[in-house]
Amino acid sequence: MNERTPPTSRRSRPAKPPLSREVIVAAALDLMARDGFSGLSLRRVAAELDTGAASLYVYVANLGHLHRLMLDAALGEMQLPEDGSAPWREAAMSLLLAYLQALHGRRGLARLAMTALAAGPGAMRIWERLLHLLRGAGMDGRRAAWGVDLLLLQATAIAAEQAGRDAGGLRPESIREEVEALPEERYPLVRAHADDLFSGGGLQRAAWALEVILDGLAAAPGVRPGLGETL
Amino acid sequence: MNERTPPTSRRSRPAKPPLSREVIVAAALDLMARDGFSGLSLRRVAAELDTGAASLYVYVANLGHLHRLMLDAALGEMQLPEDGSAPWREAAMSLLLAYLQALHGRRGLARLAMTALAAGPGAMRIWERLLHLLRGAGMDGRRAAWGVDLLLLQATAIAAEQAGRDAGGLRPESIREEVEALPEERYPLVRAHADDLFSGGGLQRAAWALEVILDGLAAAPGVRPGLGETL
DNA sequence: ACCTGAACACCGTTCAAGT
DNA sequence: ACCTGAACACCGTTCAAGT
Repeated sequence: MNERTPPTSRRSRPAKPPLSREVIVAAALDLMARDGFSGLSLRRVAAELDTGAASLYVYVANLGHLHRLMLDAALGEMQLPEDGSAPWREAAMSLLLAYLQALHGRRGLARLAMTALAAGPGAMRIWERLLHLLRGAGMDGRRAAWGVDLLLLQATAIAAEQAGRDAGGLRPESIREEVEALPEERYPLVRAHADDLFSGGGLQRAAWALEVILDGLAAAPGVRPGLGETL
Repeated sequence: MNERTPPTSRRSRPAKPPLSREVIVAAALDLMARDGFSGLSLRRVAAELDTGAASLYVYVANLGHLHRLMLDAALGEMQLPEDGSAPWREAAMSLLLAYLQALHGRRGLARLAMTALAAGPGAMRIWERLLHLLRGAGMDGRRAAWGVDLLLLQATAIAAEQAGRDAGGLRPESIREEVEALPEERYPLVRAHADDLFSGGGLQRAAWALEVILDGLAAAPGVRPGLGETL
């Protein structure tokens, strides 16, 4: 924290970097990390860069485009777990958990991932890796491709839901109160399972859900029997 | 306002219904059906009711609250499939497909369902029904409760993703073009599976995903080694 | 080619003033 | 208690004018 204050070096921190797509995306990601998804706007990104919102349109088509660029850039920074010799299921789980943690690691990113759709190199290397694992498990092309989509969408939706609850100003207790205000005669099971419905921390629930999906993907056609020696 | 000589029965069609939570929610749902989620705003709902946005705050805490009320009301109108004597899996699938079709049936609803979180009677009767089916299949309380959450979240996410693509002004081809512009050496599997990744209509993909999750839920828990037991 | 200020057409929310 | 107009503090996007 406390370093000897160096003579102000302008070299390490240019006063006003020239605009570029990269600079804009980086500033937008910084802003979102600070103020959340709802604090992100073209005008504020521009202000961060000491310019007006109109200037950004040279590099970015519109807000949605910036969202997609931000998501792909953030995913590109994510570190993929070692591609070791673990069985496909463990490898898939650690990749998915890393993805989940990346979404949780930067404020606003989970919601961005549910809103925007990234198809650039940052997102696609995750697809490539997961596709490799599911094909290696013996699934055919369609099952592997749709499986990757299913797994990543589920991870994204879980992260977004949890982030939305936190950011939405909706206290978790108030949801529970609403459920418990329902007439017990008409909703006996919901009432009886309230504890289970609201139990489980974020990552625990997410890991459970992903395991169930992997169970489903492994269970039906396409899996070579005897691969897992787990049965 | 006009008390003398009513030419027709004003009882059947009041010119300006008095404000109430129900009237506001109905007007909001109508507006969204017409102009989509992005066309929905408190100001426009108020204009629809011949008043100002400030007037709505007597009945609704804020925009997020209105979203939740809208979602619950829309789900409450949804017709659940007959509670016949079908096996639990078929019954669950037809319930989930009905939910999916409800989300697709009203413009903007899918995105609303991913954004808002409904815990009122309209949403809870779906939870109640699904909970009943999964418990009937022999799952314990936690597995059934988390399973319902998983299934409904997946259905919602699929619907929202598809709706978002349509509404976001993002042509599906342009995503594919972006994927196919990636260097083949680094993303060979993504490129090789492009057809599979983009294949399948909305309901087909959704039904496949839900079947996979049901497979996973139906599979005996604990067959996998390691990871699962740390919960 | 890039950047800008100003304008356009919107937002959610609050509040004092009315009834 | 309910309703309202006006105000506040914002938006994304366009465009003519500058460099």
